[in-house]
Amino acid sequence: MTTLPVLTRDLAVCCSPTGGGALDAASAERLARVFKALADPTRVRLLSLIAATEGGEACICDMTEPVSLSQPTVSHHMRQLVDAGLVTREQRGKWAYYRVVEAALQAVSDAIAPSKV
Amino acid sequence: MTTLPVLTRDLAVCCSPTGGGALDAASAERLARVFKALADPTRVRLLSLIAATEGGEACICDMTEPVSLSQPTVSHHMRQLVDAGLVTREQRGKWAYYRVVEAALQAVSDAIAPSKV
DNA sequence: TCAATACATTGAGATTGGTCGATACATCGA
DNA sequence: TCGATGTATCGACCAATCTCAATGTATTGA
Repeated sequence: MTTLPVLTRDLAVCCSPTGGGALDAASAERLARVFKALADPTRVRLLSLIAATEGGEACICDMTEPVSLSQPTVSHHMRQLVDAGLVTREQRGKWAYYRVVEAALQAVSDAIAPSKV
Repeated sequence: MTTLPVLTRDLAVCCSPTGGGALDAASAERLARVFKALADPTRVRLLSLIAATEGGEACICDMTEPVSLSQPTVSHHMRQLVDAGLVTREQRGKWAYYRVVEAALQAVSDAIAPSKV
């Protein structure tokens, strides 16, 4: 069988524009863009931090200390995650609250391994 | 065996406040390393190509044309995938056959979106 | 042994990416 | 309105990455 990363949701299209079930260039590009957002240990930690925070959301000020990086750097990383669609940003007063987009993570997960249905 | 960083219980909204359920630096580093291998559209396509190939394996010569890149470049990308543990390499005669490590993909998938319990 | 084939490695050039200090913007409290 | 606080953006620097041409290594067949 060797089913493979056939992608799901809006992360990639299904089936084969190019022969045989392999991904076309555009789909690979979209998938890689998300992986790129996850390809930095700091961002992985930030994502994990948010998810592990009570309430499921965190602001920049909550995250600079745990990762031991400057505020601009953390802000930069969060932007990457937002642009990739992995987290959402909500401004409330002076604070910007970030929240993990579970559906996005699920979509990536499904893209990597055949959905276990 | 060379299993991958399995930390399947994280990234989920689990129990404790910041510090309890979040990933430590080492785990994040290992995870990010695998994501980095997936963070290039060419490598995503190569991975997909192998998986979509009859028999589940492919050699370099089978892959240069589909991705329209030079042989050294494809070889370089395959090395990245091997180093990340996502594919295996087996030399048979003049050819090097690459094969997807399903368990590795599954581990990554689980790390992103842990199977709901 | 020689030539051809299949890959890997090296070195170079151009691009991208992570980081921080400085600074700009926005919000809140006084 | 003014100062303090939380974030975002800018500019710059260094490191990592992608790509290819050239070259090296190993295997096959004649």
